[in-house]
Amino acid sequence: MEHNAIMLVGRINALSNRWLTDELSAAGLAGMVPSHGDVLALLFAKGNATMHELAAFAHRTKPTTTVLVDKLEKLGFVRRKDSPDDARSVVVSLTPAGEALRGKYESISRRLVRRVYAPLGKAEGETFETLLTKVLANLETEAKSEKGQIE
Amino acid sequence: MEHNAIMLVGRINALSNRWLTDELSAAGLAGMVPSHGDVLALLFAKGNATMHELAAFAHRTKPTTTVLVDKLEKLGFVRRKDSPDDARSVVVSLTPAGEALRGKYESISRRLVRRVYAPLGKAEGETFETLLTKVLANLETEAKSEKGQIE
DNA sequence: CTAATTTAGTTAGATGTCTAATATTATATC
DNA sequence: GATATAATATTAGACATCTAACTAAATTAG
Repeated sequence: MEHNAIMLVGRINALSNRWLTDELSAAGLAGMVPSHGDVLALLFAKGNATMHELAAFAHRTKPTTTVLVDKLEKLGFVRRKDSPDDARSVVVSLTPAGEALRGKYESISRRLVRRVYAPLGKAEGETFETLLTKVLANLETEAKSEKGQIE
Repeated sequence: MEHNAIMLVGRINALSNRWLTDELSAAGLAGMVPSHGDVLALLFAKGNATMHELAAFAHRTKPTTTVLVDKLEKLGFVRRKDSPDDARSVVVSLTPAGEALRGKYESISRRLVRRVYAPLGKAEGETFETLLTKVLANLETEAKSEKGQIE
């Protein structure tokens, strides 16, 4: 056992993100980053979402989400609207141009998945997900319990 | 198969890095980040290294490595010296204060490894490393071949 | 030997992300 | 019902990282 899983995870993450960013650029979406894709993913799935929901889904802080949505709005892919239910809330939704990205988004996603899973057989792929899930679940539990101790 | 390995890898990486940063802070090393640990790791192993070697080892660009070493130098943990062999080169080495970090570095590393591998049995840990290695090797090969096409 | 190219390192500028602080509105407590 | 607390979002400021451009020195080609 080499105990180098952490380094491997870091490198896989870095290469995946770089590939994604390059693909976005090649698809005419220069300036977009993987996090923008996470924001779009929730909008594709739900139609619209509050900043809070987007932040939780993308695993980013609220300030970061503000910036992400600012850019998508400036690029014309989403729009903000004050929530009718809660005057504090902002509802983000796709514009037609944003909706039109769905195909590109799905194509790039599928190709990334293929790329990552390519060297693994079917059973290996399943095992890979199972082990990653176990490790992540444990880290999240630990993180939560430590945070709890402080409060 | 859920094909969510990429998300899982990203989250594990994020939580590992956050834990590391918090531990460094708790160990009185506020302001240091995991990359500084990578720089120190090579110095602990080799005694000294050029900027180029440090950048390659830490998987960071040269400008980033300049900044990393700037900070470690300012904190008093490393020093720069012009190389006697090559006037372009800078040799970075540990100060006594830097050398004294070795224990803390190893303790934090060990605890992170324990944390990540905790939910896995021995065989699972081996499998985990094997699968991560396969996936990374493939991504690196692909990345290299694509880069080759451009040049 | 000179000129062109490559290599080592830094500087400059941009960007994605974070934490802390702020404004505004909703909810809970007394 | 007034006041305190919590929640939503943004702004401000910091920082790690990147790419591009630069300087200086070594190497290679002619």
